[in-house]
Amino acid sequence: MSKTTLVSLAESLGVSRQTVSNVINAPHRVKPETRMRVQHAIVESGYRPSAAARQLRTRRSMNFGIRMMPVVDGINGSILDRFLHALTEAAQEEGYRVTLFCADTDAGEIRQYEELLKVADLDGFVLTGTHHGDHRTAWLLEHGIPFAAFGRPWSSIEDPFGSLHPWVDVDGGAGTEQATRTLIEQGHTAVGFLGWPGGSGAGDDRRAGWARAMRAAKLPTDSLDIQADDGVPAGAQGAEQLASKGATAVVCASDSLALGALAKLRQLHPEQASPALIGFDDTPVAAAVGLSSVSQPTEDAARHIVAVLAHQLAGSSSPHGDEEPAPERHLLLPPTLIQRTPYSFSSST
Amino acid sequence: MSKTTLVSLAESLGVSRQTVSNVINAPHRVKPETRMRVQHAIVESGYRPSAAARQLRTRRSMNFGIRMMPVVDGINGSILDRFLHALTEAAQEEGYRVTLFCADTDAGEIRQYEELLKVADLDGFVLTGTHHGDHRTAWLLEHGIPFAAFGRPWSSIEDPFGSLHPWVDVDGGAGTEQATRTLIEQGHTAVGFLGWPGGSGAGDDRRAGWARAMRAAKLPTDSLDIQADDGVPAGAQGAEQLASKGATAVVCASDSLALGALAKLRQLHPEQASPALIGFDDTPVAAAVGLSSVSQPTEDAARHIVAVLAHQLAGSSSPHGDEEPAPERHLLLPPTLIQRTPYSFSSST
DNA sequence: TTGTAGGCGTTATCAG
DNA sequence: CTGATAACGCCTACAA
Repeated sequence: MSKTTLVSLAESLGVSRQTVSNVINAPHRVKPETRMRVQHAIVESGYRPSAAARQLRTRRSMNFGIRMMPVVDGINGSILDRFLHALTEAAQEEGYRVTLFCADTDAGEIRQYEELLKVADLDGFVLTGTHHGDHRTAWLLEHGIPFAAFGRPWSSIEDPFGSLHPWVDVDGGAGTEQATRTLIEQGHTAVGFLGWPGGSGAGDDRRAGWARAMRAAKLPTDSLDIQADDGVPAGAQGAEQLASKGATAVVCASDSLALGALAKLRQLHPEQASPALIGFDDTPVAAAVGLSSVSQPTEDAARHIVAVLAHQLAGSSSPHGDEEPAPERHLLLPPTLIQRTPYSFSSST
Repeated sequence: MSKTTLVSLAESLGVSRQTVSNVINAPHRVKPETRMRVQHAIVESGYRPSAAARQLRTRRSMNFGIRMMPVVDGINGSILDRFLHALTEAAQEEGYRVTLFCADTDAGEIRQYEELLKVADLDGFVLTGTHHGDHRTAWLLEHGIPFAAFGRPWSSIEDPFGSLHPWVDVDGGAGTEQATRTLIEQGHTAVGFLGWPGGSGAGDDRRAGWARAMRAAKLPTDSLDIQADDGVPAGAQGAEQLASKGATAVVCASDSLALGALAKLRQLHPEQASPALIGFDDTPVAAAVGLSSVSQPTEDAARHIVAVLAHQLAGSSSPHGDEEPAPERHLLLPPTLIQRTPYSFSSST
């Protein structure tokens, strides 16, 4: 019982291999009767076309590449899990496979593009963590390689005409804005922002959302804006500064910062069980300690990225087709504010 | 400037394509002089052999498959990130690529094996989360598919002769044993264990380590062994029970449980800043809240898995070879106890 | 509607 | 030590 191939199948059916191929790739050109017969034989035999042979002929691998970023902060990195899972799942459903690769730098990533395109004929790439002056998008555009980014183009350098390539992103600013508004509605008038130093696209975006909400409520923002490198200790320190400036509530650019802030605020105000504090990313940590957080629709983003990429690839090969409605090439998804109260640990038996 | 191939390269050098192929796959059979010349031309032109063509011919894809488990508990799942990264990196260094796939169940995973073997000629698989009566290992063994598992075979059902397949695992029992011993050395005589219900290989293993340490110190274990489903709330509840039984320190089977326990113990004993508590897995959460935890050498495990798998695959194709020393087929790695003190948040300026 | 011919880039086999 | 020839499994023409 060796492996079934197009030929072996055709022989055993008394048709030409071409007919079998047509049944698979262009069913409409085969007489219904024989089509049925062949299709039946296909499932019967468990036949599956060889990707290698197909790839050799068509120069398409039905394969996406995505880079594993070096693990930096496990807290924020852990949303990648969900993203990757959703991405793989969606790709699988569209008939694509996902190939992983590693690179330490963006330049290394570009080198991997070259390599993978040459040896594995990858059909496209999924980018994450786009930033100002991203060379990767420029390179891919320049070489005409299909790709989609999780993260919008943050500057006009790599994308002078705006939105040259498909991307999906989460509207971080809307998230912090909503978070801030919520705190204001709860009666806070001095809501501080604890974010990263300026220059990072996502960070500035989140800061802007906070500022918008404050302005809308005609509240002052002076000295309520703290810049800190990401991390728990920095969060604690930042929270202390904010407290000393009179802030009674804090919106953070990450759960790491928020976690530090949480501990510090509890220390400063042991009397109040749940400090007015909102993190970002809704990482498992936030859920674990009962921290409110802005949740990114990671899975939706992943699915849409696959949809865009797949559509792009399908479109270029089947020129006739207006079958599927084109998915948005640029999509800004709204995040969700997850409100929690820190665990009370009521002594339930 | 179209893509360089074996032929185009051979032509431009005035040799046969076979010679070029030999330079790549069997350098020793080519006269040093021409070999050098060809090698030079190869780097010069940036030529890379086509994986598809190679795969078609050799039936090997230089590709591993690994399943993305459905995301359950982000806390414990986040170590997967590190594992995956290390795995990909190691594979890349050995010339392999990593293909991701999804499955909701073990049966689904097996179905994917079949599919991926047929269409993509995957050379082998990496398994994670092995458990009692694992059908996956049985299937792979039965079909002679190369694979290596992160996790030992937990019962003799799927591996009646013991260790039929390569695996790498972390000695969880040694971890909890060390953790327990450490707490005993700190003066505790009633160290409780907060673990999962019996039946899971890893869980029982961790419990056994705690019991060993207690016995070795001639301390009683009665009513100090709590079984709780994984999760933060369950951890808090379990810690309460343990406290009521007189436990003064707790070793946990996971960071999730430990996190719940931490909060509960702090609530019960506000006076002591850092409860005697040790978690398991050293997840980012543990690091974030300053929780001591048993750390698994995930990266080492991943690297070794690749080494074993690659060796196995190379061995079967180059029968002459005693080049590389064979990596251990079964490896039990010792974990490390990471000792932390919960953040004090000293008001440093 | 179906069949035939050729080739995608490689490696294996077997002559020179 | 080198080169010609024949696959590997599939798809895209084109011919019947």
